[in-house]
Amino acid sequence: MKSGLVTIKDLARELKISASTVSRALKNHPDISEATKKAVHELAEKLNYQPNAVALSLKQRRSNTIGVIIPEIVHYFFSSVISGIEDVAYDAGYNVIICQSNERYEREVANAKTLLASRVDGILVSISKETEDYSHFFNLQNNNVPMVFYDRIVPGLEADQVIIDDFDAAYRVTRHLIDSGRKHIAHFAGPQKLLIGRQRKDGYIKALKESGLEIDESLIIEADSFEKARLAVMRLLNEKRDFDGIFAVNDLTAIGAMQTVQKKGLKIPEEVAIVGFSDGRFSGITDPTLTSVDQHGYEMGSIATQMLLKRITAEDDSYPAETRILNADLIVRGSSL
Amino acid sequence: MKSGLVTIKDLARELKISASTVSRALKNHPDISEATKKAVHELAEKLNYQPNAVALSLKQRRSNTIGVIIPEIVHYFFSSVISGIEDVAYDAGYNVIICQSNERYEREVANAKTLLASRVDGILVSISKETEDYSHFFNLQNNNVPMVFYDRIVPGLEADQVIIDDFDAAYRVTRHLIDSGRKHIAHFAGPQKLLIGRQRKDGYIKALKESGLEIDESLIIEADSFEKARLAVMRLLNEKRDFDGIFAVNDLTAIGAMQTVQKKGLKIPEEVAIVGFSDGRFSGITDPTLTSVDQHGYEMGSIATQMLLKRITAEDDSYPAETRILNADLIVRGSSL
DNA sequence: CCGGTTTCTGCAAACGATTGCGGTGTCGTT
DNA sequence: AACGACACCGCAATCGTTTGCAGAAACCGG
Repeated sequence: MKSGLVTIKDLARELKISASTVSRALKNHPDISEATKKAVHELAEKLNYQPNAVALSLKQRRSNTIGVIIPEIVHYFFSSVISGIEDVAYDAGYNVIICQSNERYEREVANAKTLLASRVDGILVSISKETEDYSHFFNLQNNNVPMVFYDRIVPGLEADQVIIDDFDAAYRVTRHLIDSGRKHIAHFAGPQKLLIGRQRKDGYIKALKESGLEIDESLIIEADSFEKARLAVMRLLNEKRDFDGIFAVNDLTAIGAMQTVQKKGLKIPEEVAIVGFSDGRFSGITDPTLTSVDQHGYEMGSIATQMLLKRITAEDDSYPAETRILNADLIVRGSSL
Repeated sequence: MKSGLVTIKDLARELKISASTVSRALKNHPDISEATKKAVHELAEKLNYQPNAVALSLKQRRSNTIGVIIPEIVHYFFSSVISGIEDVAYDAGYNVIICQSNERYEREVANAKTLLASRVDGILVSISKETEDYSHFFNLQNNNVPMVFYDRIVPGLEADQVIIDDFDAAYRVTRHLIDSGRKHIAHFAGPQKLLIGRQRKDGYIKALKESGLEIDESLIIEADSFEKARLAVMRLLNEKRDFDGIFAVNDLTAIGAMQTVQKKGLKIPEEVAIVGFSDGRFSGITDPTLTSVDQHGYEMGSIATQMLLKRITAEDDSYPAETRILNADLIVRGSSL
């Protein structure tokens, strides 16, 4: 801000009264006479006075700003989370500072630091794929910064969190495949060091076990991208492995699998059923349309923000950490009918 | 911020020296003895001192923060713009406050107001679809807030801006189709009340005219969604119209067209070539892959931010407004080979 | 006419950090 | 012995706003 913006002192000088009077007049304090109030309000209007939020933040020791640490904005899921965050924050009169970790640990640490320096009133976090050391979050916690983790949480950190029930969703996906008659279901899994990756795999395994199907470890392949899915499918086919279903850890992976399967002349869903995860913009436009799991990103963002605001505004914010587990909806489409 | 965070005064008290000395010691001012510096740095480290950015902002009258007004985050294009903004800002040590107008005028005005109150050092804006009154931007300009408009600009406002050349891109798309031998090219157009809708159509028309091809008005159909594209293709086929190419105003429309064309047994690209616009995540995953126009959202965001930072840091920021017109790249893929 | 309200306004400190200026103490030099 | 140079540090003001407290003026009742 160059300067030039009119301050309370400018109003005071102009009206030949004190800054304190102007301040009180602006907020209609009963101590101030109607005449003064009127004069102040009129001048403020005329000079287009805008209270300096920075000064206010300093004085009140709260910034009316919340910080967000997000792995990568350019994902349908994460951008819808942001959208939910922003909407709730806006309604509550809070600003939102976005920090993107780009899935990098170093940058996440830097983000935590700048948000602390900015004295945000609270922070929403989803950790990066790289992160294994959590001391920057413990540090924030020690400084009593209200924090809510969404989607990707820190194991062993006592903090508010909102996640979806990945285990259950994966379980339901797999049951759905089993119920429709598939017996050899492959799982294209995410990184097992991320909780989410493990839970989805575990849900898959539970469903198989429950149905008395054998767990074929060689049908569980770590593949979480379009390209890796293509390779994985190729390998399965080359090895002449028997499979009639694929549960992929995300939609892009599912689509990669889908195309390769089709290219090899197999029919979807007749010969191979395919299910993705985290229903994005893609699922409706593939051919056939893709069965997937709606992660409700917007809802997650808005709930996380509500939880954060609750903790920020609580007189006593030492109440126990809350965990909200959202239901992920299985959306059955053409690829698994 | 509840409190608890250690301040320079805490350090001073602990070491029984003055706050000024601590401040200078922290930034290695030559006036301070090595012994004192060491003591201060060590205590700061130990107590995990973090400078209060709010106090600094007030003192320096600059917040090291830039504001962003964006129509809707949940779009591949806009989220990649944000990503570009965030990356450049991060490297320059700036924070980013995101405000979403949700395509609503009222909210955009409120956004402008809070960003002004927050005393951001500059603002990046893409206007909402609703906005027709621009006084909130003129207001910002009167207050000397550096501003850069990206993608959706304000006509008649002398300000920095970065846009892409829609007309030229559409022209090149159409030329590409013509050069590959198509003679009856349909255009699935966007709403003609939006500038980009008109420009894309005009580019299409120019290319046709230039090549001596006739303009068949009945091949220009207002269709800018997946579903509308399906209907449009159906209609063309039912009417047994002759067409060997489709230029769609965006990718989703192109994909809708693609699927319908394929479903009717026509080969892509042999019998019908298809081109989309604003290369999103989709284009690489369709089958065949979709020729499209890369709008370079990330680049637009990063360039806009660079322009903004330039104006913010300029000693004299009264240099004339700049307009950067980015080339949109035609990415030729399988659907038009 | 005096004491006591009531009504309105201003002083000054505070939030956390920076910085010009002045002050103190220790040397060395002549 | 005296004086200047130098190294080191603190005072106080400042950024814009809020707020407890005190003070001034006006009014009322007796």
